[in-house]
Amino acid sequence: MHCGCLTEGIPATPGNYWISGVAFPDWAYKAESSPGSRQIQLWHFILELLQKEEFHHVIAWQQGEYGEFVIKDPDEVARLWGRRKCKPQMNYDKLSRALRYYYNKRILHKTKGKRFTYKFNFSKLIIVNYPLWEVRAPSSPHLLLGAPPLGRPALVPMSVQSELLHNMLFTHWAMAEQLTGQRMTQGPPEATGEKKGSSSSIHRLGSVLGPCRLGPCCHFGTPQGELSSFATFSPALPPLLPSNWTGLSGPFLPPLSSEQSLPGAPKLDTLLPGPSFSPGAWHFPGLPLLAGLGQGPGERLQLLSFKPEGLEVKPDPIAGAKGCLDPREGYPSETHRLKPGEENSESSNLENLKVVWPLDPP
DNA sequence: GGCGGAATTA
DNA sequence: TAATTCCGCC
Repeated sequence: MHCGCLTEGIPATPGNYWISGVAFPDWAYKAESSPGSRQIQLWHFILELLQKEEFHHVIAWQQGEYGEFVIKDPDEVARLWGRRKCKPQMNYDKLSRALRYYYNKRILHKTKGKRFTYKFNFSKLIIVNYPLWEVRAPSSPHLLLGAPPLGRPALVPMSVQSELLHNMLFTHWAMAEQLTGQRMTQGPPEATGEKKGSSSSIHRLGSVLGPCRLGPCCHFGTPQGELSSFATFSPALPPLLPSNWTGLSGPFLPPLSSEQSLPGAPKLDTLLPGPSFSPGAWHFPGLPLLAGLGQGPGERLQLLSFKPEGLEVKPDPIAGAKGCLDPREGYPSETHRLKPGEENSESSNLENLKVVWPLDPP
């Protein structure tokens, strides 16, 4: 760990990064956000390289393809990776083996037919880094990807948002199932279709939830910069949905009329009709679903939006601070507003549940 | 080049 | 756990 290599390489830069039109939030470039390990992970390193203009001759985003990148100089990338990891014997063969391990994890996949070309699975990365963010969604209709804080552009391509939404829905479902002990006969659309990998959403989540990475103890509490980083991507921050936010779309978020939907993107709003939605919510397929959460008669949504208060009120004591479960530590959470003796039934019922996140390590 | 199994490492 | 290393196969 203490080999000089670690400090070499890619300096961090503040702010958001717009890379070929795709902006990654700050956390994506922070080594600490690399889940599952204290050491930087390869996918993270790749992002770092992609972020840096000086490395564009060795690796760069593929224009026109969200999340797709090309390793222009495999040997050089391998060398850089080897240097970072203090593995002078690193080569592309080995590096690519590591990349291939990401296939199963659904972090990455290969673009067939294109040499040295891979593609990130954004939603997986997001879920991995923010497994909890949508837990609060029901009470915070603004917790939407498409609802960037003021002055912040939407960061994710629409297609990605749609995919992400699916992931979120699945996560909701998984959590609800776990915490209610109910066996839903059917999960959300994608849940059943997945083979062993379905894994992914649930189990992968668990694999990264263990060590608290989201709370204040995990970089998001302070300093402000970190918070703003979080705000960059996570919609789970104070209500900041500007009335005109639909006009904030970045270059990859061309305005859509309310009737438009993405080709190939399931119209979740039709699957799960809700009440009237905020105009902005119509921006992306599926968003109305979340936008409508807790907003009225869209009760069919409640199943998916089930919010176990216990999760927030009674985090694993071992995990320490409650904040560990609350990436927004520092902001008044609804949990805190609960007066003593005012515990709701949900949390009471969960008291003996030994709050086990769907994915908590044993 | 790309894939994935297997053993190993930190 | 996330690689690293090696290797046979296509």
